[in-house]
Amino acid sequence: MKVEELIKTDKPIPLESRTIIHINLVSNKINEVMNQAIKPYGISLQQFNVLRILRGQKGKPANLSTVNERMVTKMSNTTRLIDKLIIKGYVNRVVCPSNRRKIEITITPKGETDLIKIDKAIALAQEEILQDLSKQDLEELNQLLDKF
Amino acid sequence: MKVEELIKTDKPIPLESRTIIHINLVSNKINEVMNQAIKPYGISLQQFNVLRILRGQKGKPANLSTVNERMVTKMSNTTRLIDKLIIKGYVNRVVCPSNRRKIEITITPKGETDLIKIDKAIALAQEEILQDLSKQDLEELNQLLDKF
DNA sequence: AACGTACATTTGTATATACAATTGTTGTAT
DNA sequence: ATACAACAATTGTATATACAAATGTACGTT
Repeated sequence: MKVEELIKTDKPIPLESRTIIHINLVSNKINEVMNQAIKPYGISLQQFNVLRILRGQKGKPANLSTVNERMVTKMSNTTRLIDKLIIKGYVNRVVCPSNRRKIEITITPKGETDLIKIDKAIALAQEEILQDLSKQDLEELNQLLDKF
Repeated sequence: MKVEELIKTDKPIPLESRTIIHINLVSNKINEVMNQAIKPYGISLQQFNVLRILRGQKGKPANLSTVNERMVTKMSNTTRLIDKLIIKGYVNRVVCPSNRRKIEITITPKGETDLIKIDKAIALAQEEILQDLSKQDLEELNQLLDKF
């Protein structure tokens, strides 16, 4: 990914700005590829992320704030995100009996089944995205990213 | 930036997924810090980006598609982004006399003046974001990001 | 029991973005 | 000159996101 080509500039960019732009470009590309990969399933990356979180609960229901704090991209409105998943039949929402302020969200069997397919699409997208990076590249990259 | 902490998970994440999540987390953080930095100026990062592109034209007007292809985050609707900048008095838009399909966009003196202030806010934000990375870290990171 | 505060979610509203369809313009071939 | 395809920007519509305000619930204090 050549920064200067992508933003069509001829003048040199300071290393600091270039790094930040670079990260953004890569992040945008990743999101684009992943979004395209799951588009056939009528689901957004955020929604997919929530489904994975719910599956990780292994039957134990999660409440809204739990889901929210586990999301990669925290969003201000998890309620409406869950609404979409309910409409698709992927999750259930019930009021928590022990504390009626909370709600309990669980993934449905349909959600689990479809999630397996979507997982595969995401896995393929990831492979595509990372095809030019060796295991060592990934290790190094993770170490550098830890510094942010 | 500790991935596992941020998404509150206890189980190990495969290196590949972890890398992709990591980049997203860092990118989100960067955008958040930068957006907060320029919020006092009532401008979004996208709008700021466009202003910088126009300044880089050095008086030469740019048309919409030129602006769009130079943007870090390409968006589907540059027209309405420019609308916002016109309302703020930061840019002018005139129909190109030699080709009336095109429009010519230029930055106004007010745009240039305010842009200098915003530049400083962004520079500070960048410093904050990159404070723990050495010059060599940045070089290495850029090289790794080139592989995407 | 009544009150105030903190909590968890939902709703309202403005803005942003994605994507498709439309409008207006230009250049080319007939 | 006319028709047609390509181009450049705009508009329409649906969806997504940010942020603030509102709703309903629980709990501690008096």
